[in-house]
Amino acid sequence: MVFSKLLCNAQDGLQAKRERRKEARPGELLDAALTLFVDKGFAATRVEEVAKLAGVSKGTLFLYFSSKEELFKAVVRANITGRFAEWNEELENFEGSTADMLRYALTTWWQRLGSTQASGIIKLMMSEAHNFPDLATFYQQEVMQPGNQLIQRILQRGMDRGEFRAINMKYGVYIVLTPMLFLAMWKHSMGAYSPESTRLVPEEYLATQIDIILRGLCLGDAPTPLSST
Amino acid sequence: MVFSKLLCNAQDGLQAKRERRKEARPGELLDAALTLFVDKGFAATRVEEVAKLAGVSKGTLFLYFSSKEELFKAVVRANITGRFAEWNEELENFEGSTADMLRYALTTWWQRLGSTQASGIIKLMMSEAHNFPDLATFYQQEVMQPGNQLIQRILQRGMDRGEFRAINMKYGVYIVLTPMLFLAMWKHSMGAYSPESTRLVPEEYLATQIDIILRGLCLGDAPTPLSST
DNA sequence: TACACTAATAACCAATCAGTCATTAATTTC
DNA sequence: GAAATTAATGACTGATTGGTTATTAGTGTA
Repeated sequence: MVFSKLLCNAQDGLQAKRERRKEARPGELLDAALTLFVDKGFAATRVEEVAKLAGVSKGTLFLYFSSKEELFKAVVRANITGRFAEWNEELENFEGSTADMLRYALTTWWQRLGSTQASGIIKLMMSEAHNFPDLATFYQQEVMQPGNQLIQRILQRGMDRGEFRAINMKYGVYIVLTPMLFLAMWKHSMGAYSPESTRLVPEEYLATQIDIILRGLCLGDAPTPLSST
Repeated sequence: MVFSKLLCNAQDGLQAKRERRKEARPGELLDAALTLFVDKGFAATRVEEVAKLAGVSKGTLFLYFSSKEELFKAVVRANITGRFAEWNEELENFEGSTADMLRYALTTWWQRLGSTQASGIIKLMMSEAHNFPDLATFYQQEVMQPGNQLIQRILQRGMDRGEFRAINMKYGVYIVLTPMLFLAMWKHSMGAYSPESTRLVPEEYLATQIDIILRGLCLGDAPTPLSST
């Protein structure tokens, strides 16, 4: 089609010739996919849109990723998996109270993942897990499992050092996990539709949650619940 | 088509004639839609499946609901809105400590909504809010707003009676809201893919969360956080 | 029994979209 | 600078599905 070529040139002002950039394509496609998946969800995102946003044709996308689902997996790998190594090590060398360690873990989680587009992936997985079981399994292995271990290590340290009271480890992990996942979900869903009076500021929300969690976990004279029916 | 009619009769053993039941159809369609939307999500649910599950043809569905989106709205209206009146009143008359009141509110929430199909709607709204802004606004007004007020009333009572320490009301509401929404989400998403060792039992999860929350909220000698960097 | 009314049907339409493949053209090699 | 290589394209396919409509058949009435 001569016309589309002309049109394209007209839009771009110049150039727009077929560039061969084997190295750069995957990364650009991944970025485009992340943006669109986060914005529209997995099912609602059209492969062709992703290609277009990355500046290539749909055919080119399938040259680099064998299917839409593989594309999604690659997005998860690029944006979440692999951050754990660094993070793990960082916490391994942490010196200071475990309360501070937990604060540090949660605030850095927010800075590095929660506040970025990556949190959209978390929301996405929660939304689409049921419809894409193999994606869910993949995510479970690549993200949830290492994440769980990381949290568990913090809690264990707290108990070992006599800073935290003994708690059931399984549900202890959920105590920490819950506000993180909630925040990621909320931010990308109902959060945008809250009226001003109830609109949450992520940093303040997290601070409140951390405060409650630490009051609940730390040793010391726990306030006696007024009843325990 | 004579053949399809015969086939149909053969399957049903008998009957399967065109029944005219103008009154019953909407309710049956709503039930079917709830089931399928919760199971497969909004986009992945086929209108024809809903019709089939309700025992009518696709054309009949569009006789009662003008579009798939209207059908979804109707499902939300039928299943969540309107439960608040009863609940509100119940808590209005609650006698006992506010800690017990909070426990009661959360456990009855689980029994009446969380453990039923209705929790699927919550998950659904979180999943689809971004793609259906007017549904999100609707949900915000009809569900989130009354829900917030209900929680707020409990917290206020606790503070008024000197049972809870003074906290910022906005984030206080989120403290209670977070585990509820998390549970509804988790149950319908990644929860199904957790390995046995980390699989959550809803009642135990809730109990743990309530315990942490109450330790954090109640007055008394709060454990001094080991640091507050 | 005949007629009017309308609930219900199912074939049909138009649009959508993941994935394919024959063709084109940028780049490298000799 | 010609041939070989392969990155990139975009028209096409086949399957799917939301929504429409002409037709069919229950149901109530006289």
